[in-house]
Amino acid sequence: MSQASLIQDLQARGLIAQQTDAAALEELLAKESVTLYCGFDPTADSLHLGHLVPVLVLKRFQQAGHKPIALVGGATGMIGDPSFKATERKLNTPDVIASWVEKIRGQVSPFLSFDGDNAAIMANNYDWFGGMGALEFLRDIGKHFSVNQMIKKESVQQRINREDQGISYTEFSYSLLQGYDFAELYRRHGCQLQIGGSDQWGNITAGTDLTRRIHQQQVYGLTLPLVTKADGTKFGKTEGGAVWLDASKTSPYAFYQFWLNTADADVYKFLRYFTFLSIDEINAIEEQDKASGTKPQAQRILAEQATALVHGQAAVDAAQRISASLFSGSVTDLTASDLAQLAQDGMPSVQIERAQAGLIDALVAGGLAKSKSEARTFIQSGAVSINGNKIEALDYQVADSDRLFGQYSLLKRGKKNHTLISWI
RNA sequence: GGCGGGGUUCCCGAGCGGUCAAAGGGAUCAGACUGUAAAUCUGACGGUUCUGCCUUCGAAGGUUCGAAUCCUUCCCCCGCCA
Repeated sequence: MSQASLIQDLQARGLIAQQTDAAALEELLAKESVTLYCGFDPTADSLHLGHLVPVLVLKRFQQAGHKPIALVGGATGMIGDPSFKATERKLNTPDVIASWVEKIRGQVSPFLSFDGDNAAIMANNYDWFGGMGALEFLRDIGKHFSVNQMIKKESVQQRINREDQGISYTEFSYSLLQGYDFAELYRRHGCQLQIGGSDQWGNITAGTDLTRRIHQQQVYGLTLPLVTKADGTKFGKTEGGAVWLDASKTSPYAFYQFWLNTADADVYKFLRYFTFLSIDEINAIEEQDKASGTKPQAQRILAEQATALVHGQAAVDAAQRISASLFSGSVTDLTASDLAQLAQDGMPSVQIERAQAGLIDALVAGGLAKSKSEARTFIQSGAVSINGNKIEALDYQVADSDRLFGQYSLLKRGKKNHTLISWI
């Protein structure tokens, strides 16, 4: 509750990568309710896990009494941020971007409170860039930036130095837009702090510099660490690609499973990043796990907490019902209503006509194999089972004895991929 | 606009007239082991009606018995110089 502890808490969680003038910022945050912002560019129709850290940090600030602004980049999304990106990006059409802006706006708002003295604000930088002309931009904003300085930024060096890649003027200009956002949010809302991923450092300092030049006002930046995994692979990816916050793109069950599969080496860090459990609670979990000598509890706790934050407690319950059915106990113990509930809970499922009983086709139809030959490979390597019985015949036809209650078959590929088939 | 270098299967990258569905690495997937971990080992990794056939090496044509490899035109990317 006490505002003085916010920065300390963030530090203890490992959530601070860089800050401009740390001492002054800490003093400011302790003294008053500070308005801060974080930008989200519409680069897809949903946010993904990488965005979750800054979203939650906005929430942490709000809980500490500060006033968060979630800025959706209706304008910056049209340009594309080149920071640490290896290649120039394809531009999306204005229509598409506008629809993504709406989706992202809807995804961020549930995390924030829009009531009270420190009610959150949703902003869109298209509001101030949409009507701005090129001359205005060049004279009022561009004049404050030194190309010499911009070129030296680490975030664009990769693009400038690389043999086979360049950077367009469009993307090179990106940081001017983001820099102006900060100045404009200061002017409109008295915003004094911008947060973002550590890849945003260059853009954030562009904003603090510009605000100083335009408004003669000292404002602050704070970056969050990039989420990394101990094994060096990219965080937030699964077999199906990115883990999205949109339940229709990544089901709550898959979301829950993602967290449950966190490596031991990462799980306590992720508890600090992705939950609101206190540092003391997290340390206690870690100690218990170490002392127990058995399977750690941290993954389950992380999965419960993170899934509840994004999808709500009901989704956690459903995900746990599915998980319990699939990973502990036997499918054959389930009742007909249990099976119906699984489909209801959002377990991957598919309807197939009884006449189409070939196992290979069922694997493809159920999304467990991308092609028939992949399906064959899986069967041959012993990766496929129906209701828990391993099938090794390539030409296997699903029989009535494989249909629980005459209707359901649980198809499994590998250890963790299941599809419930209901025969029609 | 001039000169030079490139575009290869998810990514990087070899191939430079037949032995190429295309080396090697990464990523991914599966099997064993396990805790629905990690590490390790093994295997798969364009499609298919599968000892064959089909589609793929920026695009379209052409040369050839035969092309990712040669030629022509076009598109795109990069660097240097304007």
